[in-house]
Amino acid sequence: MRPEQPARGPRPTFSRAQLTEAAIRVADAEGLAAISMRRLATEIGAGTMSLYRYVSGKDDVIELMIDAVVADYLPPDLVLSGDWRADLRALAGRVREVILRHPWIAPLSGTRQQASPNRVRMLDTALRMVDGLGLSFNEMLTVIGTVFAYVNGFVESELAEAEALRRTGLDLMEWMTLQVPYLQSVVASGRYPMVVRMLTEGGQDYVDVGDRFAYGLDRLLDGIAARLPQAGD
Amino acid sequence: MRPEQPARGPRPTFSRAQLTEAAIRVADAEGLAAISMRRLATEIGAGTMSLYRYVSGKDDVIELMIDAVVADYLPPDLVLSGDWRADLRALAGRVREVILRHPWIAPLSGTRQQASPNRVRMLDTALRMVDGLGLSFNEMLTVIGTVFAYVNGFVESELAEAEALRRTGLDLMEWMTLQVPYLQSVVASGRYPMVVRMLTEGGQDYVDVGDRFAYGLDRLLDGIAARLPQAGD
DNA sequence: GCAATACCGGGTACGACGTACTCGGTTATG
DNA sequence: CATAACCGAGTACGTCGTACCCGGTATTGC
Repeated sequence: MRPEQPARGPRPTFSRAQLTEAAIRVADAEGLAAISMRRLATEIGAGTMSLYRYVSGKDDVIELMIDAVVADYLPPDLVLSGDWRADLRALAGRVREVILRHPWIAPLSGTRQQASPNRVRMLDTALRMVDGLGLSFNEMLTVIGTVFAYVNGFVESELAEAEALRRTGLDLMEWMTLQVPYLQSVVASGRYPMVVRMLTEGGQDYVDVGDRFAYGLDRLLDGIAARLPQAGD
Repeated sequence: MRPEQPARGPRPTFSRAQLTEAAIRVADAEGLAAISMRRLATEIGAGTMSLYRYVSGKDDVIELMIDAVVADYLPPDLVLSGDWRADLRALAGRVREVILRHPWIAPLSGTRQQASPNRVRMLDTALRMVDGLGLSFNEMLTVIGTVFAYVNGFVESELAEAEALRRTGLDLMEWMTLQVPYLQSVVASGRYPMVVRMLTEGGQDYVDVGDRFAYGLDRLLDGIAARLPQAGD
């Protein structure tokens, strides 16, 4: 909403969109911690303080980044099929994919859901998917909130290991080797038989993470469907 | 594991536990951003650099804080009833309560699930709840992961508004007033009919947030129960 | 045409941060 | 009783967000 032309004075050299793009690019590649006003400034070829002509501060940048990614939650060619389950399932999968492409958003997306243009758009679309099922409006809100709470929570833990590697700068092998002594003590203590089973037989019969995501989502949708007004009860 | 007595030299004046307690106290009252090494040092009456005798750095402090809160996820008097649904449901509710008491952990708990003593304990207990249901071990892991993904995701969004208030230092009235102009433009645009309904009829027939949590959790457990081996299918 | 006005880019500087390095004091060991 | 191991903590460096300020530039009103 800011980047309209100024009434007077020189034309702006930069733009909020340009800043947002640079911020997302840096965060995707190097994590949220790599974002600093100085870094963003050099990234777009500006002086540090010039950024403050476009944003009110770093928090504002974060908000712009979130809104830009949330915009991507909705596929550009989305059409409602009329099958609420299929529609919600597809949207949930899309949201997961987008978050995986922008891992830094996982801890932000839950904690900072300020009203913003694309969040409003997203919410409106999601609510439309569960309209006409005989639910009260607040029930509709609850259903949408529940589904995306699951999506967020799942993808966050899905990212946990990868983020730990990025934070520490270790590769997977080094990291696992580092945990070995502690896990050995866990096994040796004899107090955690289930965890021991996890360490010993966890490898075989491996379940793909995408399948695990789908499993939880489908069970959640099962449960919701079973309580829908037309489903009896 | 550190705070054993040193073989030689003077007795340590402080302890990891003391540091952890102070850190949690500060974060509970003022948020994660209030945590700094200098602040923690003055909080326990130490010089800043003395803390590095007990932790390897700030990241280590965060890890200690997380583990201490995770310890609380398990009620001290927990006994398994044999009813997996009731047990999981109770544990989920307990976890929610603990997170609400330590809001700063919400964005950390998902992204940083490093193996730590109390996380291992928690995982072992949760797995024991779903043992003997005819699930393969990896299916058990999936079920547990799913349930707590939901719990984390839900509580995170539950905390979003409260955290926004704390971050900005505004009270609820000021914050809502601040959003009014933007939301008016949303309504005026006419493109988001569902959001308009939310704003107009969202107030009536209000659903308690605890009930919303229970709704999603119960639907998820419904869906899981329906696919259990003994349930046919 | 020309002063006033509103906006631009960005330099300087301050306080807070994490922590590497270092040193003097203290306690158990051989 | 010298030595080794460990303690508390001061100093200092690089990085951070950003308040304040200034000189330049394009538009406005006379």
